[in-house]
Amino acid sequence: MEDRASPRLLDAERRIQARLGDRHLDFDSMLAVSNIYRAATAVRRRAERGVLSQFGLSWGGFTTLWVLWVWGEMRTADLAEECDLSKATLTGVVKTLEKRGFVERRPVETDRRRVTVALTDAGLDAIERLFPRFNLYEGEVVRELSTAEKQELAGLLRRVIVEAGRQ
Amino acid sequence: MEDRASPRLLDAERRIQARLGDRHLDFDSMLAVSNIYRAATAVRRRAERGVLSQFGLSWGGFTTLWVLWVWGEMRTADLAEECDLSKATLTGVVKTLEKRGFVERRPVETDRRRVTVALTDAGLDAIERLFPRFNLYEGEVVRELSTAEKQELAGLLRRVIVEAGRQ
DNA sequence: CCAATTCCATTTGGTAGCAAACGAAAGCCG
DNA sequence: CGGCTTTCGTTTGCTACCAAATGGAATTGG
Repeated sequence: MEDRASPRLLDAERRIQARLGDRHLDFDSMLAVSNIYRAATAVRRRAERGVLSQFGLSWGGFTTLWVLWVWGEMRTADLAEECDLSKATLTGVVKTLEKRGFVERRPVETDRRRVTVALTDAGLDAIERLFPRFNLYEGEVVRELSTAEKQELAGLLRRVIVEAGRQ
Repeated sequence: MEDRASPRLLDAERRIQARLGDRHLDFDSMLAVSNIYRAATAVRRRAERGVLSQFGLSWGGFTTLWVLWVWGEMRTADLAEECDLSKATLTGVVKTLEKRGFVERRPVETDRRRVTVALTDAGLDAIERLFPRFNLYEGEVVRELSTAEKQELAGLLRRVIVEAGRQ
C-alpha cells in the first residue's frame, strides 16, 4: 500500500514500536481507524467551509434538515436517533435551526410531554436548493474513486459501524 | 452490496429521488460520505466511553498525548498541525491536559512568543499504559475485516483525505 | 383514585471545535 | 536604531456535543 510506503509513516511505526518494546503493535488496525477519523474531519470541514457556510449551517444542522425533508415531521427522540445525536444535542441544534427560521417545534396534542419538529417553508426552500449542491460536493470528495470503489468503501465502513455500534 | 439491499435504504433513496424530481442523485457518493462520518462517530464514541474514559481523556486529548509520546516535545503550532486541530482548539485541549497533569507548557528561551508542550511523568505513564489498550480497541472495531481489507479501507480513505484536503 | 414509577424533552455543566480578533514579540528595512 | 510588518499563542464569541440531573406529564399497581 502507498500508506506503507510513506517514509513518514514508516518512521512513526518504528518510533511507536520502539516505545512499545516487544509488545505487539497492530499497525493495520491503527491505520484503518485513524484514517476513518481523519477522513471524516476533512470531509466535514470542507463541507462546512464550502456549501454549508452559504446557508449558515453546521454538519449537524444540515443532517437534521435533510432527515426532516426525507422523512417528514418527527418526534424529538426519533429525530435524534435518525441524526445519530443525543437528545440533548438535538435540542440545541433544533434551537439554532429555529433561530434561523428553518424549523419549528409543534406541541403534540395527545401527549403534552412530546414535541415534534417540522420544516418551515423557509427550511423546505433551503434544503431543496442546498441538497443538490451538497450531493455534488459529496461527489467531489470521492471523485478519485470508481463507482465500485465507492461501494466497496461504503460496505467496509458499514461493517465497522456495526461492530463499533455494539455498545 | 448489502447497503443496496437494505429495504430502509431503498426507501430513503426513493423518497429522496421523489423530492428531487428528475434531477440527478449521486447515491453512491452520498452513501460513501455519510458512512465515513457515521463510522467516525461510532468509533470515537466507543473509544471515549470505553478505554479513554478510564483516563478521563477525550479523543483529541488522547491524540495529543500520543503525538507527544511518538514525536517528543513540540511547539504549539506543529502539535496542532500533527493533531489535525486548529491552534485555538489545541490551546484548550492542552489546558485540559495540564489540569489532568499529563502535560506541561515550556517557554522557549530564544523566542518568547513561542511555547513548547511536553509530556509530564504522569503523562508518559498514562500513554504507556493506555496505548496498548487503545490499540486493542482499534483491533476490535475492525475485527470483521481481514488484513487486506483493513489496508484496502485505509487506502481508499487516504484518497478521500487527499481530495477533501485540497482547500 | 392516588402514589410510585416511567417516560419525555430540556437544562446544566462540562469539553471540544472553529474563525476572527488580539497583544506581545521578532524580524525587516530604510 | 525606529517604525512597519509578520509571526506567535491566546482570547473571544459562537456552535456542537455528551452525560447526568431536572421537572412536568403519562402510566401503572394497588
